Amino acid sequence: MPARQTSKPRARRTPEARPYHHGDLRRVLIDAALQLAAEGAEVSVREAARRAAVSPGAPFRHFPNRDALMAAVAEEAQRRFRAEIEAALGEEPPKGPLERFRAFGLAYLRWAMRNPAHFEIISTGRYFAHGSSADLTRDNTELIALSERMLTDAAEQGLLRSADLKRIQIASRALVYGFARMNLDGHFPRWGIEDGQIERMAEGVIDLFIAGIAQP
Amino acid sequence: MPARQTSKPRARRTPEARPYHHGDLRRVLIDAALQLAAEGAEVSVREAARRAAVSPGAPFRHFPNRDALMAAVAEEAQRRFRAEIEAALGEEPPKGPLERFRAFGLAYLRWAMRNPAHFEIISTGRYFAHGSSADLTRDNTELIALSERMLTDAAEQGLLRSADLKRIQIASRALVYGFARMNLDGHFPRWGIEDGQIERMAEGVIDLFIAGIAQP
DNA sequence: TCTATATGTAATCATTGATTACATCCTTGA
DNA sequence: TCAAGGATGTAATCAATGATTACATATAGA
Repeated sequence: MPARQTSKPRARRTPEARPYHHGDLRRVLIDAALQLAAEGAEVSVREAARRAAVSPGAPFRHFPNRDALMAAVAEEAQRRFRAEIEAALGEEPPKGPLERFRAFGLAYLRWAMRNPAHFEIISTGRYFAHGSSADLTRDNTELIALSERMLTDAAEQGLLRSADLKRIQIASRALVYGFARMNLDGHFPRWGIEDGQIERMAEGVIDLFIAGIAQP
Repeated sequence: MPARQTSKPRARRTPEARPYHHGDLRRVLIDAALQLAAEGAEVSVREAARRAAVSPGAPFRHFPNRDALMAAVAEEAQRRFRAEIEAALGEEPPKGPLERFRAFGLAYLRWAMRNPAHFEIISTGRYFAHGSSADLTRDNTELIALSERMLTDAAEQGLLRSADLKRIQIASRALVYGFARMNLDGHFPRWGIEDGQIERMAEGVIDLFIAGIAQP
C-alpha cells in the first residue's frame, strides 16, 4: 500500500508531499463548498473535505458543525452579492432615486439569476440559524437599507403616488425577491435556455412596478 | 421480551395486535409526512414509517424512493391549496376581475402563511423533480390560469393601464410568491408573533400592486 | 382450496454528520 | 535554544438515513 511516508518530515518536504498542516483549510473548505453549490450538488462536509484533500473530521476543527460551514459560505456569498450590487450602482452616473432603484433591482436580479445556488444559500435560512452570522446580517441589512433609502428619497422628492412608504418598500422587496426565487425554484419553464430572455423580463417587471408607484 | 405472538393469526386478531397488512399504508405515510413537515421537522422516510408503526423498508413498497413520497405529499398539499383558494373565491359574490384578483391573492397568501411547510414543499422543487406528478402540475397550472384569467378579463374590460399583459401576470406572480417566500424564509423578523400583522401587510401589498396596474 | 401477487419484515449496505483519542506541527517564553 | 502547550490534522468509531435483498405473510381470484 502506498502508505504515507514516515521519513522525518523535518526536512523540506518534497513537492508532492502535502504538509501535515494545510495552510488555510477554513478558506479552502468555504471555497470548495461554494463550488459544490455552484455545481448544483448537495453541499456535504465530507465532500468539501475530500476536495480539500483532507480527512473527514478535519473540517470540524474549523466549524463546530455543518450549519456553521454553511453560514460561513453564506457570509462569503452575501459579501460578493453586496459588492457586485454596489459596484453596479457605482458605475451609474448620478440620477434620480427611482432610476437608482431600477439599477439596484436589475443588479440584484442579475446576480441572483447568475448565481442561483449562492443566492439560495443566502436567502433561505434553511441551512443555518437566521442571524447566526453578524457579518451576513450586516451585509444583508445594509443592502435592504440601501434600497429603502432610494425609495425614501423618492418619497421626499414627491416622486411617489402613495404616502405609505413602508408598504412600498415591502412590496418592492417581495417583487424582486419573488422574481429571483421563481427563477430559482423552477417556475420559469422553458425560456431559460438563454438567460437573456429572463433578464429582459426581470427588467420589464421592475419597470412595471416603478411605473405603478411613480407619480404620473 | 414482548415478541410478536406467533400463535396462528388465522383467528380473528386481538384488538391490539396490528394485522400484518396495514390497510392503507400509502395514505398513512403521506399523512405522517405532512404532519412531520407541519411540525417543522425534517421529513424522513424512516420517521414516517415509525409513525405508521411499520418497518423502515415498508414505505419502499409504495414509493420507489424518498422523492416519490415527497412528490405525493406535494400533490396532496397542492390539492388542498387549490381547494381552499377556489372555496374562498366561491364564497365571494360576483365582482369585477380586479376584486376577484385581490381575493385570489389574499387567499393564496393566507394559506401560504398558515401552512408554511406545505407551501414550501409545493413550491420549491427541491424535494422532487419538477413535473414528476401530473396531478400536481395540473393543479398548479390551473391555479395560475385562474389568476391569469382574471387579469385578462381586466384587460379586456379596459381596467388596466398597461397593455403588456404578460408582464403584469409575471409581476403579480412574483409579488405574491415573493411575499409568501419572504415569510417562509424568515425575512419578516419580529412581527410574526401574531400573524394578523403579516396578513394585514399582505393585504396592503396586494392593494398597492393593484392600484399600480389599474386604470386611474 | 390453491396459488400468484401484493405487502410487510429482517438484515444489510453506503453515505453522512459528529465525536473521541491520538499524532503532528507551530509558536512562545523561560 | 528548546520544551511546553495550543492548534490543527488523522483514524476509528457511532448513530441516523436512504436504499436493496431475501424472506414471510396476507389477500384475491381461478
